[in-house]
Amino acid sequence: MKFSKATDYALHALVYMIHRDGDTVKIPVQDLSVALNVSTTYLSKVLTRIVKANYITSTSGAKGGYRLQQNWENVSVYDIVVAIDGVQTLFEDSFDHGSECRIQAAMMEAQENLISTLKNKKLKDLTV
Amino acid sequence: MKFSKATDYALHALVYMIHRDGDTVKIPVQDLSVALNVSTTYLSKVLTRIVKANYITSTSGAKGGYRLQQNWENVSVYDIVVAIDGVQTLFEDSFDHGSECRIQAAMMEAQENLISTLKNKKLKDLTV
DNA sequence: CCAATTAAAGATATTATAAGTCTATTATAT
DNA sequence: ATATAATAGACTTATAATATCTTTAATTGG
Repeated sequence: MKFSKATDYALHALVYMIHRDGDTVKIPVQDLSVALNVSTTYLSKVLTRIVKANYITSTSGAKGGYRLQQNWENVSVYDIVVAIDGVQTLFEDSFDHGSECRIQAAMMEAQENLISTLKNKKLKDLTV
Repeated sequence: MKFSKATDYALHALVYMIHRDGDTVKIPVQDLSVALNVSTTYLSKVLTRIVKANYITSTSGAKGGYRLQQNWENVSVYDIVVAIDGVQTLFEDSFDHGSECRIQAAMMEAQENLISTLKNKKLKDLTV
């Protein structure tokens, strides 16, 4: 019952990018790793997933780096969680009691609540 | 971002006990482990934590077993989660950005929502 | 008291996953 | 060409969850 550190890193990296006008300027992972005090290799591995999910773009080579997509304001915290950890299930029932299992139903309901809370949190809300 | 299997086992064991009038009858772990198809040793290890948290009682020896406390109807799913896994934090910020960190604040809010949902789910709701 | 039964405790093993490193490769600007 | 920067893949390390095994303590009934 925990989010990954990788998600934490990603969110902090994104917020840092936003503060540095990362939608118009490319920011190399080097800068981010200094700011967050996380190794460049690991952080770049994390950010690659955000690139794959299309919330940022990357350009290799000199003067390269990561840049926020134009629509970043609408990206939710949940989007980032999914980009990093995949679609997570908070609760996986070890038993197969079918759809009428009330334990499973209760946990699913809690899970849906959590997800909708995280969907309503946009990156923009993290920076204002 | 997951609950433990142990919590799942505990919830299923409790629901089984409720269905078997476990507040008046003692049920040995042997019965539970057959019903859930989980090893007796592991299940008893899990249930011991529920005993320590005082939601069930146990008596050793012949004719012993586990029995629900009288107030079982008011025990919440969250109580069981805490009894098994301890007070969990869904999100532990790797950084020390202080209380004004909006990422942390957002995650905490989501976490509080989740917890209150689980506090509102009582064992009774799982059995009706 | 004795034998059978049952939970608890402690040590240990197993597995799974996250976290992190290292090296090589590919892409880009000057 | 050279320096810079992201990506990919193999690999290691760390950590926690899951599970087993064995011993000990408690309880019942004869």
